[in-house]
Amino acid sequence: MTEITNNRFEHLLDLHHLKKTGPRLKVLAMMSAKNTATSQPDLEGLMEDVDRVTLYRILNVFEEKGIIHKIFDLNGTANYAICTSNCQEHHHHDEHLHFNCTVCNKVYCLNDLSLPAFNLPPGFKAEGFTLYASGTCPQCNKK
Amino acid sequence: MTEITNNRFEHLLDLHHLKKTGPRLKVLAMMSAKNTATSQPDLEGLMEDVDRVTLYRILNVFEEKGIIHKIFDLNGTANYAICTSNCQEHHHHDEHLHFNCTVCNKVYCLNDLSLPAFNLPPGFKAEGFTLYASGTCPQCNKK
DNA sequence: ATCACAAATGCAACTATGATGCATTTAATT
DNA sequence: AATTAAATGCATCATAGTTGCATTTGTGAT
Ligand SMILES: [Mn+2]
Ligand SMILES: [Mn+2]
Ligand SMILES: [Zn+2]
Ligand SMILES: [Zn+2]
Repeated sequence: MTEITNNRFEHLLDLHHLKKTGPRLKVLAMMSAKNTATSQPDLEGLMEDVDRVTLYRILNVFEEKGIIHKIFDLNGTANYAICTSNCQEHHHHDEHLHFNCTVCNKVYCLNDLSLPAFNLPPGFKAEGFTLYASGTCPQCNKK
Repeated sequence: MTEITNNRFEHLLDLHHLKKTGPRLKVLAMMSAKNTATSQPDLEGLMEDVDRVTLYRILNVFEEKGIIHKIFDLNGTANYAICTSNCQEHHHHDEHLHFNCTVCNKVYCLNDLSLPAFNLPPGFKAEGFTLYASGTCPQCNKK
């Protein structure tokens, strides 16, 4: 991780009036080092020295602020990824495809894929969408 | 619940070589009595006299057999609904829209809504899809 | 630099969901 | 009615997530 990257995270915390602390920067570093979402259990393993409760609180506040978004995988496990759409406090719009590999269980945020339009039955008013797909990912297809 | 409905459930269990037991028929009765999915906690409440573990095992075997499918709501809580597409053992295709109301938290299976087509990035091979939408449901919009 | 204080962390305890092993009961078949 | 595999119940455990409270720390003002 570069200086610049680290500064970017510090700036991000500043923006949201959050104190720049070790645990928070580490969460951002861990998550941004991967091209897939990170599961809560994995994250807990990576944050060895940090208390479990602290991690939960960091994840909650990051989600509230629109820094990260939560995705439940096929097993119902919480996964987290940094938001690329410019989400706001209490107003996410991560309306991209989430691909869950049935082999390695990784969750991919396919941000570039635009969701096709569709209509809801009368009476329903939609605010947010997510398209989930499951199958095998490029890595697992190679082998 | 009518005789005929009850017979339908008994037939369903027969089809999948499952014994026709009280707890199983009750789960089917409870779930089919509603026009929305049923959360595990709600179901546990409704099945007062039945052991928690038995309920989990019933839900698991029903899902395996393709009798019901599982939907995680916005809070990560498991919800269950009877399959209307003719799903097979270990081969579901409940590829419809799941609408999660942010007010009452109900999960609606909008079976009739066909999913629009879309393409995946190269390397990904999809097997199943689900479109999730969140917002306010007809009931909650009236009030 | 020091101070003051709100914010963040750590620790203990607790709740809820879900799984597993094993003894007991029961549905289905003979 | 007897047999047996399947299903249930009970005890126990594991993991995810929450809450209250004491302690520490980042930050902004002196
Ligand atoms: Mn995403
Ligand atoms: Mn459904
Ligand atoms: Zn994979
Ligand atoms: Zn509603």
